[in-house]
Amino acid sequence: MERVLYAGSCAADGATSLTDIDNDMHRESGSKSGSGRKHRLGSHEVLFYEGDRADRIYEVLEGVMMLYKLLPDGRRQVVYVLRAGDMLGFTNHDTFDCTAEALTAVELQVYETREVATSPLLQHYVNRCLLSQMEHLHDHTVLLGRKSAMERVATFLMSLVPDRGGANCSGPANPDVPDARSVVLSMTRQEIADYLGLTIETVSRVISQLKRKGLIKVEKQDSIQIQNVCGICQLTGMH
Amino acid sequence: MERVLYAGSCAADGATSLTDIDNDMHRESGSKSGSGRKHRLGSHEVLFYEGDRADRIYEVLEGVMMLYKLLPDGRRQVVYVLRAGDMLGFTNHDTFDCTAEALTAVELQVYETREVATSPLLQHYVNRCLLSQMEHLHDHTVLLGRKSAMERVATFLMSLVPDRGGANCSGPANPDVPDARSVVLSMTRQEIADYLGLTIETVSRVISQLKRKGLIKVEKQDSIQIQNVCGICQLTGMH
DNA sequence: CGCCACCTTGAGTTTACTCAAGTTTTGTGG
DNA sequence: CCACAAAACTTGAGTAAACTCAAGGTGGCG
Repeated sequence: MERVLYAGSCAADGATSLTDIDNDMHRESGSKSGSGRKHRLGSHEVLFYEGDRADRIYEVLEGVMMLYKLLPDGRRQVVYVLRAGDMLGFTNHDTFDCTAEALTAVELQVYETREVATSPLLQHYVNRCLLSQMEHLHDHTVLLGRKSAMERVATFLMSLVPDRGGANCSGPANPDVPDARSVVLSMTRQEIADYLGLTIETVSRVISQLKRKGLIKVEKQDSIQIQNVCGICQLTGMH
Repeated sequence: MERVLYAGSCAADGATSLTDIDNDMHRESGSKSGSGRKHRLGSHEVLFYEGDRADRIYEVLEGVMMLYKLLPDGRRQVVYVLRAGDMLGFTNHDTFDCTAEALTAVELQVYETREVATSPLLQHYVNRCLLSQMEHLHDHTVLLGRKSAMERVATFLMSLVPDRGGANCSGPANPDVPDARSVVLSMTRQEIADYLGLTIETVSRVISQLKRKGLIKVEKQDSIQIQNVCGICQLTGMH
């Protein structure tokens, strides 16, 4: 019943990355998959805006991006955080339903939509990504609809620790040994708040609470050492 | 920038329904698509549980279903509501990530996963459904993360009025004529609460407030007459 | 070294929650 | 068709979690 929340990328879910598939294609058929076009973004540069015409999709090769939506009065909700291996830009219509912005410097692979239509491998990978994103959205829906501020932040922290917290969680390698782990947030407190459906103050207070309890240490604003991964995991509401 | 929230089915998003595609296939190739197997569920019967092995997908032909997830302490979040034309049962792994339960009596078309793999038309339809669901999940994420109780209920009500509230909203046909419309909820207050991330009491209070303002009339528990569609639409937070 | 952006903390408020009745509706059997 | 029971819904009073507003602190970078 348990599952990894926000398990990073589609690639991390067991598929080889799309770039690997590209290599396969080169080898197998000699066909040039895509223009091989890469695109770079600086931190907080916008890739596309909600409503823009959608004619290409992207794979994150490096860095972190977010998708968000705005309400007319300025309230923002970050609906997805994308990492290496994740794809973005697919849409049901001819326009994007979210804005895509870089959280860090980002490198992207660009694919024209007609490329996707003609490449079964590409299509297959896109499909895996869609299913993976859907599952994460389901988990995030539970977080936003039913979890407390503490549970949300704990869940967010656990999502940054690969291979822990899910059904396949091994627990601490050795229960007697301290179970610490450093994670890089790649997001400001405001961005985390907009992702978790909280205010910046609430996120800050929860982090301070965890600090006081000795469960985490804030190394830099952007980097947190989790002193006791299992301890944080117990706070996610999933145990 | 605006978009219909929860716009019912994938079919409603402009695709022909899968059943139509089946008919095409019969005509064009004479191939029998699928076993033609149908499945019926009574109200509140469970189709599958989170964690069950996933080996088929379903199309809702008639009735309403929901997908939900439970936290270990019993908190429930309804993550999706499915209507005629919608598909369910796809997964990234070999198990379902949600429980699927009928909200009303339901008729389903059953497809084996290998059928989908071998039918391009079926695949194409499934893909459209995935994209449509993703978009609705994005909108629902905004609702859960950033909207007030009143905005959530108003958004929910608007989702039951086809062709209104979205970018393509025509407004009232004639602004001088009363702009009323009856909608059937197909959900109890508790189910609505679990869908909107609220408690049953809050949903009830908001509905009473709307009643007092004369914006709606509760005909039966399950059926609400919206006296002024535009008035409700103004309360969704999207205008 | 100082500025700017970002983060933290406190005090007071608000929204939605919990708990506890009561009421209405629906479905069933007489 | 009515009576009854069960389920669903509503309402009120009090509480708690997270929000708003307002300072003040920290750290990274020119």
